Amino acid sequence: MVHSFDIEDDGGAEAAPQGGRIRQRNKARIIAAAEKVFAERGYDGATTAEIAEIAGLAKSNVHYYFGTKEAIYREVVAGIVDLWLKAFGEITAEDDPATAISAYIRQKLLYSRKRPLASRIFATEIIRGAPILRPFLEADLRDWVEDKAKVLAHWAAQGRMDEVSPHHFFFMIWAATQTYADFASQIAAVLGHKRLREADFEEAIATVTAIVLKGCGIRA
Amino acid sequence: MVHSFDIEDDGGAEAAPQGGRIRQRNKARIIAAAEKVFAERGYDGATTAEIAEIAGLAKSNVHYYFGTKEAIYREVVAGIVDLWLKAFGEITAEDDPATAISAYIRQKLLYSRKRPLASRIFATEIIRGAPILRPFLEADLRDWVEDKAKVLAHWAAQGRMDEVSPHHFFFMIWAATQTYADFASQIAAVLGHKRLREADFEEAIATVTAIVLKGCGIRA
DNA sequence: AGAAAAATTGTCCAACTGGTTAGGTTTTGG
DNA sequence: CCAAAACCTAACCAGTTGGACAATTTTTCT
Repeated sequence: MVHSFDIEDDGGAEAAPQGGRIRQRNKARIIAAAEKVFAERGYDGATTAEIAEIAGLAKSNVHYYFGTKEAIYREVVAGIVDLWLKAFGEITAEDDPATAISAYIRQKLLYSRKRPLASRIFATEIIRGAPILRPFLEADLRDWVEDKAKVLAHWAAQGRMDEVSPHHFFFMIWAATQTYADFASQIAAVLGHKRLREADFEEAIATVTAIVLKGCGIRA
Repeated sequence: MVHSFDIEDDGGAEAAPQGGRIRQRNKARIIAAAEKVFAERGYDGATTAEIAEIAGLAKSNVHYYFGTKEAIYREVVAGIVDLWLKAFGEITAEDDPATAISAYIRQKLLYSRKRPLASRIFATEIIRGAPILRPFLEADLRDWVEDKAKVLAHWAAQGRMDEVSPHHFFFMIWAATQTYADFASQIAAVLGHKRLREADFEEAIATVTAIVLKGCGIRA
C-alpha cells in the first residue's frame, strides 16, 4: 500500500525536519548512499552492506533507521517523485508558449545534469513496471498531463502553436531530456567524451528546444 | 574481453544454426526466457532458476547449455545489438530527407512495439554504465553516427534541412522512440490504458515524425 | 548527576543463489 | 542393433544477503 507520497506533510512551511539531529543526519546519509547504490546496481543488485559502508555506518545501524531494504528504496523513490513534481514547473494558458516550453525543457535537462542518479532510479523503477510508482503515475502525473493538455489546446486554438497530441508531446520532451541522465554513458561514448560536459548539456538544450518549438509551430 | 558481437559469423548466408536440433531449440528457449526475466528483474534480480522454469527446463540443464548466468546475459545482449544494427537502416545522402527520416523513426518505433523486452534490457545495460556494451558504443555506434552526421551536413548544405547538431538529433530520435518500450508502463498509465495499443503507436509515430521533420526544416 | 531514550555494533542465522557433480536416459550415426 | 555422444536432473555445496537481537555506548532531559 503505497499511494501516499506526502513524505512529511510540511504544512506550508519548509519541511518539518522530524527526529533528533543525529537521526536526521544519518537518515540523510543513508538516503544519499542508497541513491548512489540503487542507481548503479539496481534494486536487487544493491546491498544494505554497501549502502551502510558508503553512508559510513554499520549495517545494523542502517537497519535501525530503516527496517528493511525496501523501506529505504521507497523513501528514495518518494524523494525522486518530489523532484519530479517540483520540476513540473508552471505552464499556464497565460504564459507565452515559447517561454514556458523553453523553460520547461531547460529545467528538465538541468535536472538530468544535476541529479542523474535520481533520474536513473526513476527509469529503472518504470522499466520494472513501476511497482511502487504506479499510483503516482495513474493519479498525479496523469492529472498533470490532462491539465496541461488543456493549455496546449488553448494555445493551438489561438493559433500560437500547431495542434499536436499533448500526451505524446510531453512523452517526447520527457524522453529527450531524461535520456541525458539515463543514457549518459551511451551519449558520452558516441560523443567520444569520458563524461558529459557542461557544453554537451548546453548544446542539448539548444537542439531539443529548437526542434520542439519549431516542430510545434511555436514562435518566439 | 567482449568486443566481438559477430556471434556466429554467418558468412553472408543466413545464420548458420550450429548444434543439433535439440541444442538449438533449448538454447533458443533459454534465451527467450532469459530475455523476459532480465527485462523485468534486471541482471541481479534475475535468477537462473526462474529462467529455467520459464524455459521449461531444469536449472542444471540451463547450466549445461550456458555455463554461467553472465554467459546467458551476454548472448541476450549480443542478440539485441544485432537488432539495433539492423534497425539502423540506411540513411544516405542520396535519400530524400523526409522519406529517410520518417522511415527511420517508424522503424525504431515499431521495434519498440515488437521487441519491448529487448529494448528494456538495452536500456538497463546502458543505465548500469554499459559494462558489456561499451565497446560497441564506442566503436560501431560512434562510427555510424559520424557517418550519418555527414549525410545531415550534406542535406543542410543543400538547404534541404536546417543545420542541427547531428549527434543530438539522433539522441533525440532514439530517446523519443525507445521511450515507448522502456517507459511503456508510465505512458500507459498517463494515457489511462492498461497496455499500449496499436493506435497509441500510430499516434506516436505521427507526432514524433511531425515534430522532428518540421523542427528540422525538412519538407516532404 | 543520573536515569531514560536514542544510537551503535558484533554476532548470529535462515533463506536463497549460482554453480558443480555424478549418475542416469535419450538420441544419433554407423 | 549398439556404442558413443549428447542430453537431463536430483542432490549437493559454498558464498552471500537481508534481517534479528542483545549488549554496550552515547545523547538527552530533568
